[in-house]
Amino acid sequence: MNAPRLLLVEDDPALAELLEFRFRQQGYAVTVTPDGDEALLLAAEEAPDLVVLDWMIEGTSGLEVCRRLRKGKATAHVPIVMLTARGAEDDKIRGLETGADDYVTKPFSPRELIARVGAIMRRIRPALAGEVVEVGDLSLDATAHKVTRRGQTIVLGPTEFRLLKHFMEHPGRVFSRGQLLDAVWGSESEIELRTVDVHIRRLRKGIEVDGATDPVRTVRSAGYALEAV
Amino acid sequence: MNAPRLLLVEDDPALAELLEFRFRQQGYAVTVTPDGDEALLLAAEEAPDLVVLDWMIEGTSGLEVCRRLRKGKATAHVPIVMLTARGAEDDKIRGLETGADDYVTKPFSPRELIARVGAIMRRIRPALAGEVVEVGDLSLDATAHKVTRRGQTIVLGPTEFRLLKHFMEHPGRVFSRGQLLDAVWGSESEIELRTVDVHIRRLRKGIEVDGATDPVRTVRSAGYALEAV
DNA sequence: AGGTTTTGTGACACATTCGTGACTGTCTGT
DNA sequence: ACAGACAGTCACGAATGTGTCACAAAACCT
Repeated sequence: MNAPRLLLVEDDPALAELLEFRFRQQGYAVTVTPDGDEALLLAAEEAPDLVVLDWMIEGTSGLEVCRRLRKGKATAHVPIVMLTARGAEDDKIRGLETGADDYVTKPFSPRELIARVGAIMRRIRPALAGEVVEVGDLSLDATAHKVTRRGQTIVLGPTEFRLLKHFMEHPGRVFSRGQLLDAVWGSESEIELRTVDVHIRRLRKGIEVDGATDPVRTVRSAGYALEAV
Repeated sequence: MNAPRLLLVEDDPALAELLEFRFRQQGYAVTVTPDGDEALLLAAEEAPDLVVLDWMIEGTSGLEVCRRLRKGKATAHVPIVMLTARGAEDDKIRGLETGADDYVTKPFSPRELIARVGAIMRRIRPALAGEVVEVGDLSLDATAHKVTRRGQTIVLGPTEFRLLKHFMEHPGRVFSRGQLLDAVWGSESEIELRTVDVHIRRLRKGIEVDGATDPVRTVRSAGYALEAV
């Protein structure tokens, strides 16, 4: 239950629905909003793995949303794919300058967009494509389902593995117990919040090696975060 | 909680009710008044984060309210969004000169107004969008729940953290003890006013580093403020 | 200066939150 | 059916934070 999360900012309801459907088919967890301002909030709250951003939207313009995403610490490195009207060369240039990673010109086939998104996802977020993520002295290989720390191989249970993976995809960020349940267990799970504590403990115990400090930080009355040590 | 506070000055009851409802939906704490004079009082008392101000209202005119808000020390930099009748170009110009931050022309869709308000709110309170806020030598990262001063990491209790966050979102501004209780503890809390003093002390002690001066200013018989040193 | 109001501070009892070990139930493969 | 791994829950103690008070110190006002 660790689908890549995608935030779709599109104010044409028909197009939004179509794309949402197709992306879900591809295994993405999709959040849709027609509004630029809401997009910024959602991006900060939900920590999506990728943003698909229409240029012409209500509220704050696509350009501005893009710029602000880049400025926000938590969202600075989230890849952005822009959707531009045909021939708006100017937008493309300004978009790429502002930090968009790719653009698709309307009209486009959903298949094309999905392909581009897939490509970027693979390029930018190696863990999702099965390559290796490293945070501090930890290293996680999603395909091989393997974790190493200072060269030592570490074995984790499935839940601990997903938990660590989620942390490593957002290093330094504090997640509430509820957010962790959503991200690691799935959003409809009805699990006791305190259960997260137990798995955190198991994760801590699991990644313990000789004289290394615990990279999992407890933030009292807020949640947990993984520190890059 | 820490909901952004909004003061709505609008004398058309139907519109006022609609907007109040929509803003509440968006998570704002809304206060409504149809009257310009009362608006000035409320602005001083409740320290809203933003004022939505209709141009044609009872009592003191919108223009005058705007001017007085700017003149009032506590309310000088509260962002103001004006609502003007269509085509009253003159009003717009005078409004912006007087210090309004944005204007919306009637008739408008609630969505548009909400989007504008959201944009301004995010500009004013960047921590809401997950950005790092800096004031003087202090730096606060809401996402990572981390505070630094001159490079040194600082650990704060939950309440001190929220208190500092609130101060850093409104640097230089003086808050009464009651306002701080509303903003940091939540508006229904029934806490002793003097308790704020104690937390101010704990915050001061917490952010103390070697030879740096105390950025928390006591304003006798008024409250506290965070100074940008 | 003397009296009054307001703020700083240390102490303390109480609450909340977190870590931890133990327990049960489920599922899998043999 | 059995063993073993794993997940979820609970209860208890430890650690930490919270709100209030009483008194000291400081600021203010005649």
